[in-house]
Amino acid sequence: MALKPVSRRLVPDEVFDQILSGVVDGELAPGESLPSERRLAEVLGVSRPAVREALQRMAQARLVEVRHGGSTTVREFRRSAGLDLLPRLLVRDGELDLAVARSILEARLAIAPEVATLAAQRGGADLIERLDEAIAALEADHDPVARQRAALGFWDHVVDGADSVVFRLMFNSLRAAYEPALDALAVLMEAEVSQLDAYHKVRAAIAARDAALARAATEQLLRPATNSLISAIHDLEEA
Amino acid sequence: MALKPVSRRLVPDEVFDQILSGVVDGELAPGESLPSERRLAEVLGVSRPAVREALQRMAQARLVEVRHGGSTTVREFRRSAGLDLLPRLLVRDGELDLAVARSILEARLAIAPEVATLAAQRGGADLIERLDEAIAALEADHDPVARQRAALGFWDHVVDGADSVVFRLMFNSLRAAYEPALDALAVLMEAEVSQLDAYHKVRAAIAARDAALARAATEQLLRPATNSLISAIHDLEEA
DNA sequence: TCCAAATACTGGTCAGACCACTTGACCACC
DNA sequence: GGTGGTCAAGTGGTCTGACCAGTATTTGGA
Repeated sequence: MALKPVSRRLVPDEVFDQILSGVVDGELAPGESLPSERRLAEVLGVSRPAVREALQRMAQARLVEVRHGGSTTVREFRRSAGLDLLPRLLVRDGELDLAVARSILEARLAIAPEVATLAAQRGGADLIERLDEAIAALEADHDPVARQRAALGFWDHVVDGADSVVFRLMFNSLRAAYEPALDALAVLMEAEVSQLDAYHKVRAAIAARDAALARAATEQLLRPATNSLISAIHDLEEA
Repeated sequence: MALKPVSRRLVPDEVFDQILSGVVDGELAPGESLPSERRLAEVLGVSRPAVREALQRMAQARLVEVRHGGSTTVREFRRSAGLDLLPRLLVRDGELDLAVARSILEARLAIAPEVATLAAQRGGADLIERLDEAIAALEADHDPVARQRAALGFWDHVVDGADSVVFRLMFNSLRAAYEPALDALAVLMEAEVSQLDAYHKVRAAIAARDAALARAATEQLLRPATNSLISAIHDLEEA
């Protein structure tokens, strides 16, 4: 049997999630005022500090605006929220949001080649070593989920090699969106992580410090799965 | 005289910033344990709820890990933090971090053409209208800062046209990093926002639904300022 | 009619208490 | 020499209730 840690939901987390859902799912319209902290605490049956903690986290995510003395209002999250909201948008009521998934695939295909380009220009010998290790792990693992993790490790090192704070943080955010759904997605992405020769080509291009080739090889690696998944999503959206 | 709102720093914000600085500036090493909430409250001279609120926000940003019953430990923020940390990394002790600025310029140059491509494929007639309005604002404004805002508005609409959640959220995060420093950066970016014909070309390519042309025009618009600023940064880093 | 003071909200902060959990030490048992 | 039980100390989790500090609204004069 597969044991996993029991999850004890904390009170402020629960409150946060409820308000977040209200905002993201549109039950709370932008500009609308939330009930006061005291009222929320009463309605939810929790203490005011718990409500307050949740609201402050909502404010940090730029989903609501808290004004001392005034009421807390809902912001237009599409215009204000940061990339860290992505995990919550990708899975909605336990289901994948297809439009969001498509968007992630597009962004991945657009950005990864740029990152590989930078890595080819800037990476050192240690980067190549780590890429080799990652590819070895990819070859060794046969479980689809484990291979996904190995592939993530490969890109992790490529991102390191690119020496770009922005791409690093983007990768972290995208990874945070991808990993919770990894189990479900592993089978869909299996075709990609099986293309070991394609990974080798990316590695070789980076090792040769050939930026253009690194870009091309990366696109070649990602394009097939991206295209087939996006067209599959398109078909699903039709139906 | 130019009056500006007095900033009333809230207690939990202040605590949050102090701990954040400790983590980001490396005073607190990854894996290190923070003092207990009670101890922090005592040392900082604030109440425990205030400390707690700050720590929970740190945890939400994936900068620390809070374990019930155990101690709160510092995470390796470069590997875990999301794109929303960017504003804090860009300005450090009131100074621009040049490596971060370079990274932003690179990412912008890499991503904007992709976004313009998507906008050309998906944008509707209303998008063109809004782009025209934005360009008109760009032509009307002569104050450098106002022109920067107008340019941001232009790209805002392009991102809308791309109809991509991921790029939308990325734009929001990047904008959140850029806007606080906008006053300081306006003069550096002035050359770019003066290229009105280049903006017109991007708009025309999107209106013509010519994806390849939109990509090229966008790159042509962004490349000059990007290159000159990056080389300027390079020179500064040498010195 | 208009403006300013009073008032009734809102969020901001604090103190102190108690619960729940983890850790580590100690100890009895096999 | 392990195994598991017990306990105490320290940690985060949560609540209550109070008061401070702003904002919005009402109200009562001028």
